[in-house]
Order: sequence, then C-alpha cells, then structure tokens
Amino acid sequence: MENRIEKIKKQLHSQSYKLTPQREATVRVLLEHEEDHLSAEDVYLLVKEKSPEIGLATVYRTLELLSELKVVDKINFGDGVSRYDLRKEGAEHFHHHLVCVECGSVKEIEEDLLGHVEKTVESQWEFQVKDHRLTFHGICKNCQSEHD
Amino acid sequence: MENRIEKIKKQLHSQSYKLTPQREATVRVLLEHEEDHLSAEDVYLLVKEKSPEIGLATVYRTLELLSELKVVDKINFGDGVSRYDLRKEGAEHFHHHLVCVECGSVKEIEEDLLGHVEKTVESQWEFQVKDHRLTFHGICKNCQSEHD
DNA sequence: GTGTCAAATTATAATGATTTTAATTTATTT
DNA sequence: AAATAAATTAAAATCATTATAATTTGACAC
Ligand SMILES: [Mn+2]
Ligand SMILES: [Mn+2]
Ligand SMILES: [Zn+2]
Ligand SMILES: [Zn+2]
Repeated sequence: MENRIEKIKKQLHSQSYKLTPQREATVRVLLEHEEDHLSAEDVYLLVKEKSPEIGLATVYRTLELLSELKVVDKINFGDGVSRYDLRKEGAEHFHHHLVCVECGSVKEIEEDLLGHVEKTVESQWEFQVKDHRLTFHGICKNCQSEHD
Repeated sequence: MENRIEKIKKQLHSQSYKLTPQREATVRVLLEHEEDHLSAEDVYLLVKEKSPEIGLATVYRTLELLSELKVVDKINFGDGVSRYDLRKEGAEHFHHHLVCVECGSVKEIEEDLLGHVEKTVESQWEFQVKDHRLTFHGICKNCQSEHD
C-alpha cells in the first residue's frame, strides 16, 4: 500500500503535481477498493469518512488528474455515471470486464488475451494499437447454476 | 432501405410496439447515417429537418426502445454523451471500433475477431458470453503518416 | 520570520444531458 | 360515436459534472 502510494507520488511529481492530503486520501480509497468500480460520488463519500472536509469538486479533479496520468481508467458501464478503475500494478494495458446481464456483477480479467487480435488489427487495418477496452456481456457462473 | 425498415417494423410489432411516424423518421435518420455515431441531439436535429414537429423526448424514448430491441447499440466514447449505433444487417454481435487518440476519428471493424478469445473466456472463467464491446485506442493510418 | 506568488481547495452556482410530468393527440376497441 | 390505451409534446425537473470566485496552503525570496 505505502509502496503503491510512493509510486503514484513520484508519478505526480514527475509532472510537477503534488500529492496533497486530499489527493492522498483519494488514492487511499481507490487502493482500498481496488476490486470495485466506484463512481466519483462513491469515492467522495468514502473519502469523506476519513477526511470530512473534502469537497466533491476536488474528488472530481483528482480523479481526472489520475486519469490523465493513467493511474486510473475512467469507464462507463452504461448507467449514467463514470467509474474509476485503478490500473493493475505494472499493467501495460487496461484489464477486461465480464458483466453479468442477470445480476449485474462485474468480474475482472487481468490476462491480456488480445495479443493476437491486436496483431491482426495492426496489419489488416494499419492501426497502431496503444490500448483497448473490452467488456463481455453474458451470464456469470453463479447465475448459470441458478437457471436450471 | 425499405427492406430494413420493414424488418424493424416487424421487430417492433413482435413486442406489440407500433412503428409510429416519429419512430419511422428516427429509424430513417439512423439508416441514412449508418457509418456515423450520432448522439440523441444529433439524431433529433436530423429528424427535425424532415419532421419539424418532433420532440427531443420522443427521440430519446425511441432510441431507448430501439436499444432494448437490439436494433441499435448505445455506446459511450468518453465525451459526455451517449451515441447510438445501428447493428449491422444480420450481425450476431456488436461491431468493434478503432478510435484515434490523435484526430478522434472512429473506424469500424465488422469482422468478429473474438471467437477464440470468447472460447477461452467461456472455459477458463465459466462465463457464458452473449455479446461484447471492444474498442481499440491508438493511431490511425492517416495520423501515422503525418507523424514522420 | 514575514511577504509574495502559484497551486490547490472549498462552497456554490452554472451547465448540459437525460428523464419525468401533465396535458394533448392518435389509434384502437366497443 | 364514446371509451380506452398508447404515444407524443412542451415544459419542468433531475442529476452528474464543470466552472467560478473566494479562501487556504505551501514554497520561495527577502
Ligand atoms: Mn476493473
Ligand atoms: Mn460503430
Ligand atoms: Zn450473474
Ligand atoms: Zn488519426
């Protein structure tokens, strides 16, 4: 944890941003909820528990900043809000998601899986791939068993 | 064109919805801009050219309805608006997108490409895939040549 | 240490996309 | 033709996000 924060601090400094108390509190919440997909409001409420004086606008600005630095990825599952997802430690690309259309659960896939597909895209479509967003919609393991 | 509209009409009827003049006008706009990725507002303005009496709320409701029927897919490229994308004729799955981070252009890939990956997801993660969303972010052919 | 400046934050107001509401119109059934 | 349900309109409301103005913080110069 402290280790990850140190790294993020250095990333901020390298672009001459500071790790303010508000930013640190926000990062801590993100680290403590790494599996989740929190909205700005969600993050705000969680940060407020430990740092009640923080403002919602600051959380928004911090998340935007972390997004520019690629510390988090901003994603959208189609409900009306943006969600913020920490990059996995040392990950080159954004990870994938499995969204269950029955129960709404979201599972993560950290394996890349797209190496071959990206090579095809680069050669067939002459498009130089930098990153990807992949989400599968379907029935999760749980909901499958409940069905029959 | 008339052929596609007939099909959509039948899809609506099968769920006991009607193809009202407003709905037809909206579908026509979508068909005439199949390559584009129009926002609700975009669609509204285009429909208004031929049917000036239509209301924005109707366009929203129509797009929502078409989305439920899987005639269109609602997507989000990270700017603040939802965009509505017609399913390709007879397509089983949603098509993929190549978004250029330099110029913002969006290109479509109709080939599926994910067959193998989906098999892996089904067996390794025991997740029954129904559909997918895949977007690549990178440098388009045009912007590549301008670079050097 | 005190003054100065830029960056960051706060509280609040504004914006803009989308949804809801109430009244009206249209189409369908009796 | 009257009754009923579905769809639409115009307007207001909602809600996520962004902008604004005033205040605070922290680094640096004197
Ligand atoms: Mn995730
Ligand atoms: Mn498309
Ligand atoms: Zn499920
Ligand atoms: Zn480009």
